[in-house]
Amino acid sequence: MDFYTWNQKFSNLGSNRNDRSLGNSDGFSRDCGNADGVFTKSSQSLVLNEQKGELVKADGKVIGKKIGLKSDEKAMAALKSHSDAERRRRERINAHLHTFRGLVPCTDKMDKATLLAEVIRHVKQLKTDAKEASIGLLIPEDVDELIIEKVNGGLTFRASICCKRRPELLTDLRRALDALKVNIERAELSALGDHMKIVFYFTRTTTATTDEDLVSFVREALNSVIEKAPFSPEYSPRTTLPNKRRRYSL
DNA sequence: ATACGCCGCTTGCATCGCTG
DNA sequence: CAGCGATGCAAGCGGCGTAT
Repeated sequence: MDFYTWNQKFSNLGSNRNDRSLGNSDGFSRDCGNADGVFTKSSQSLVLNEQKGELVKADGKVIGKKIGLKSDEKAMAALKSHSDAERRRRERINAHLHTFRGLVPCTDKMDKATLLAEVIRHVKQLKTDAKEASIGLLIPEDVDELIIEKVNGGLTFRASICCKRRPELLTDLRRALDALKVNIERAELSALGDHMKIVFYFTRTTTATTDEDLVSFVREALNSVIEKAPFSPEYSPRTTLPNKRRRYSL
């Protein structure tokens, strides 16, 4: 196939692009192509070796898999498909960026990088505001937390746990506390998103240990519950992250 | 006029997920 | 398990607008 044929096909394929890309709407840069079947983009030259039926770089390196002469149209269809897919991907990204502009004030004229920085700043501010507003309320935080303190003039202890929710968490807590022989007087529980906050008040059932020892025992027991590997596969952390992100289709 | 930054486009490569 | 199409990501390029 000569350059003209190749170029004509790309001219047809490129008809749906916006005005800004008209400069190279043939699918190649202006300096590309010659009658010998050499297609160049200023960064590299592609050569169709008709004897071998391979698309190779000008320096002889084979590009990808062997391309059969009869599958030229197939290869171009793949390129077109890929090009369209990339366009749709850019449109998705831009649509979400547009949504960001609607969510964060004064971002109409911002470039994309600045917009993203502004969104980050805005989200951080919202989190700070939410945290301040939730003081005194039982709202789970994003981070794991375990606080044990004396209240009620030292007669009662207050334990506050915040961690990722999992089905067996409450059962594990119950078992851990039963083993410690403490008397639970009151418990409060809340969940937000995938986090859970549990606050309970307990008193000692024996005077055999000091307050410090009791707090230490309770802390150790609760820590073991929080750090326990989840049983359910649904809640299992991934030990190895894939190099590539998982695909999500809407 | 020139430099520079932003943006969209194309394309190579890696990876995923399906199929025979 | 190999082959293949679809997809994600990044690099490189050229066009355009703006500052100097």
